Amino acid sequence: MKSRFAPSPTGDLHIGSIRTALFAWAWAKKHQGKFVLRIEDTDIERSTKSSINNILESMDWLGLEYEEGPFYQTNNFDRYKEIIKQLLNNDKAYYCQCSKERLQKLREDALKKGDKAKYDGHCKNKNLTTGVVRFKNPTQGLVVFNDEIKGEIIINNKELDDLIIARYDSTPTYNLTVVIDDHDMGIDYVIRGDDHINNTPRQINLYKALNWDLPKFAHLPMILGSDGKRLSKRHAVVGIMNYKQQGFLPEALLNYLARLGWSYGDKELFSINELIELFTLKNINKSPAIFDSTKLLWINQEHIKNSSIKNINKHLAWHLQQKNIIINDGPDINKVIQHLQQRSKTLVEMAEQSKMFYQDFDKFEENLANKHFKDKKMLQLLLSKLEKLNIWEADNIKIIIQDVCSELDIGFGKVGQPFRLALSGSGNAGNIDITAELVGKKRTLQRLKMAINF
RNA sequence: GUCGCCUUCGUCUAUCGGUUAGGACACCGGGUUUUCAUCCCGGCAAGAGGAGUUCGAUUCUCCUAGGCGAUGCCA
Repeated sequence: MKSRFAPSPTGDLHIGSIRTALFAWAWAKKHQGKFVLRIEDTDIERSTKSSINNILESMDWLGLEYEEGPFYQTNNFDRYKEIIKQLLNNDKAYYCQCSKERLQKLREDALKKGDKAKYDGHCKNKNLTTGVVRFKNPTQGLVVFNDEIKGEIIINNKELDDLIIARYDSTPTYNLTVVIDDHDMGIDYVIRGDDHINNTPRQINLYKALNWDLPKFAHLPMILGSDGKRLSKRHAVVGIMNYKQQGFLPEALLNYLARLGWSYGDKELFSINELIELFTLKNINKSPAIFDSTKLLWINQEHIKNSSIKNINKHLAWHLQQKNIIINDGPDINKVIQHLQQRSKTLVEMAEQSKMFYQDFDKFEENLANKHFKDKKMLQLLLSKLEKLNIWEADNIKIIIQDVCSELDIGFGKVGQPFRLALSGSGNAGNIDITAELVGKKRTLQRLKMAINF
């Protein structure tokens, strides 16, 4: 069993494309089959090296490993030419040099007869040896195929014109190259977006003309933006690598994308292994789905909460680096992760919040400081008690806070809140005692003094 | 225009003819909590419209409407 992902490198890898890749990948893995990456770069004008790198980088970040590839269609031109020649020789294709105007007229005439233009026979010069190459699509009959997702689809050959399989400069076009490569690579599941449904009958005719066996086709519904239009940059961040930058866990993105159009009962959260195990084409929805970044954020949060510290650490490291947070000078990062794990929606948030443990700051948030640093007496008492504390542990710190409370006869919040602000600079921190433990004695005392002098 | 695909809460979805149409996100209440968050409890909210088949349709069939897609020497 073999499936493939065949993106064209004409921009950053799109979130919709990745969902297609995910399904093809999961389907192959589930069957202990192979997953192939093929770069469809036959449009030399629009293909770029940076897009190729972006594809590779995205696949790598997401962990969508491929057993074969990446293959590049531009490396396979000899094979395509061979097939084009074969089709030409067998009278299954022909050269055409008709002008746009002529073609337009041919189309209109054909339309009047309820037909689509078949140019063969209209091309006056039958002995051409240059020009675009057109495939002779059958003029009658039906193309019927059973889509693994959509069910039976029937298209009349009358609707199909003679498609171009080679450009004027003799480079092959998409509809031909997919057929050749999918055949040559032994792909048995063609899983792709349903914007390709209309191409499928043409491709099937090509398979038939070549006497090749058909693969199975599975056409996934598209992902739409909030206005119901095809998802684009207008709606949401569409490039995969942006999601890395925004602090998403790859498995969370994959989880969200999988649930968009596919389901397994009421289950919402899936590990990568569960995704592979539980995935089936038949549970894929037929209708398009609207992308919802809010739910993605929730799923990310859930994955962060449930993930191992080791795994978070692996992905957080990159974010810490982006923010120039050096973790040598401070507490064990694993403890910080454990502390922040239940309170971060993204890794960016987590990195941001971990700053206080590794970096000094020189000012507090003004409004909060004005509000909370009035009671200097309390701060002094807290400072002097903490200075004397030998074993710097959360439990002991908590006891000291309680001592201060009872000595001054005030509530926990009256001490905790100013203390929290002193430690974090912004008042946004978790458990005060654990926070203090992680910040460390030296920095805690320093910051308390700063608060007293505010 | 033509052809194709699609149509359950705002959003993602469950339902394999008989359910008070379930879950999740979001939102709105309430509780726990030393802030925020977590956590717990509760609430709001749906079968596009019309025919038909059937004892019974969200579920099957057809029509209409709407949406999306294709109609490229893009993929």
